Amino acid sequence: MLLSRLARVSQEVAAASARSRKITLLAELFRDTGADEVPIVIPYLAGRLPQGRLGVGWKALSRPVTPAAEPTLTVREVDALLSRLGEVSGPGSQAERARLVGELLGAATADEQRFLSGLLTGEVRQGALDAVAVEGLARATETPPADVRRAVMLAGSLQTVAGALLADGPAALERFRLTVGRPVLPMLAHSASSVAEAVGKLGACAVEEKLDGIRVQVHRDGGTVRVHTRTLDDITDRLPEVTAAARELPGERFILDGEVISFGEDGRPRSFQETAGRVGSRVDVATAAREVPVSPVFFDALSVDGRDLLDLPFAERHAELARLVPEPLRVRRTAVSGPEDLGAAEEFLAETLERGHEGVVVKGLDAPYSAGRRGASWLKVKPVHTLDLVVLAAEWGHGRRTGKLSNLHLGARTADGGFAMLGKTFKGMTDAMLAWQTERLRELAVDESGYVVTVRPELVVEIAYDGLQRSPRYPAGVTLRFARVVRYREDKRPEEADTVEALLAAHPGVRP
DNA sequence: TTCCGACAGTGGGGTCGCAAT
DNA sequence: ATTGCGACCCCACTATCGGAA
Repeated sequence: MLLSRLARVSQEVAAASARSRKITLLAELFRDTGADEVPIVIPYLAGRLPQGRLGVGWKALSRPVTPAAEPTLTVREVDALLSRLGEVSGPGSQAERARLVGELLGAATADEQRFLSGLLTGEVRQGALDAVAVEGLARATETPPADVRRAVMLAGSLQTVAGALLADGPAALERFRLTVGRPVLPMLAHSASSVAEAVGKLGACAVEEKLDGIRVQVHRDGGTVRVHTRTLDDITDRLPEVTAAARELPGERFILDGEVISFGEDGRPRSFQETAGRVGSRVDVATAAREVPVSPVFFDALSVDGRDLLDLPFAERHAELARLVPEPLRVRRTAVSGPEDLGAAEEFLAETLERGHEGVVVKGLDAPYSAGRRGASWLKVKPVHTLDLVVLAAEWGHGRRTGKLSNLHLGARTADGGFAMLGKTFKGMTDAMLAWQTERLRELAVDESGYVVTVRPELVVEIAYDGLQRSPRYPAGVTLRFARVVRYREDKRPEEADTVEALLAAHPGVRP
């Protein structure tokens, strides 16, 4: 198949607004795809590369290359070249990668270049990624979409399922069962604004502490232990403590879901930055493990001794977990019978925060494990802080925000009467707010020459955030975690905005 | 007919590791 | 030694479509 056909379909998919139309377009293309091209074409149209990431980003693609006049590239040729590109390493590798990228783009037409750039930078923007491609695949192979979806969750990969399905038909899905040693996409949580809201929705539930660390899925098959992240990357080698803990459990074959976190000598959790830095260290793991030891803390069991537990109610899965894992290695939790028992849930949240954790996750007791989905039966509740800050500048948006000032630079007042930038945010704005702020900020602009528009510091905005963290980048030495806009405060003058001093006082645990 | 679940999009900060400077 | 870049960790929120209620 020619790459030009893929690029054209991708453009048509982007132009279609109805999801059903997107699915039809994808299904038509998948029907015309040869069995050996399937593992390439399907991920490409789901916005991903079969090779994973390649070390080629926005920068490497920014140099313009004269496009080819006629489309000649086949998808197999593109795949072969990208595979070679992914294997380049060592000194001189950046130049060699740039050369290969140039070779690829030079053989592509302008339309193909656009498609390839989007693919390599992970910005396909056709309004159809994995989930829509799964629907298209299901239609092309006349397989129930739910069956395909489930197989993808269990395989942890779209292209594996696509290859099997197009080669052997719907019967091939039988092969994708929960298997110890093969990671499955983890279940995710929705947010709730309060424990009352969460308990109101779920009724009888468990309230569990939410640890601010790294999500892990731990597989043990006899003497072999593997540890995977939320995106199913294998991080076993970086976490010897987790491997050791899994080997000591009284079971030979299991899959557990949990969090890895580092506790200080006082028993309190270290900051997310410290835990993440430790888990990110790959070169000298022994030293990193001595300085910042981590512990696994489990909250779910997906498989125990060959039994697939995914479809069991959470209450039963947790009973299995409790049989296998001793209490210190499980997250703290409390059982709540329903809204009439709200006091117990709120007390548990307060205690959890007191112990230095992030918040709680409220979980319905009868829900199955919805692998790969953001199940409505897990609701996280975290405290939210707010500040009144001043807009110092704004950046022009991309994609559907093109032509709108989107990303705000936020400042707090300093002792000398100026403002210190605390970070940026593009979150929380409605389309109406985007339109309004574009107009208002242009009135306040002092420099509109670049992609950052600097403004007079006069507009006050209420910002919600999850906490303060140390920053090497911003002048106050701290930055806001997950800042988002709540509303504009035109009733407030910049002199009434919050100060850096007050912010630091509100977060005594964080120092610049 | 209205409501709501699932998805895609729009980017945020930090840290690590590698290659280039 | 320092800097720039890419990969992954963590993530909030809105708009939209289409099936459920």
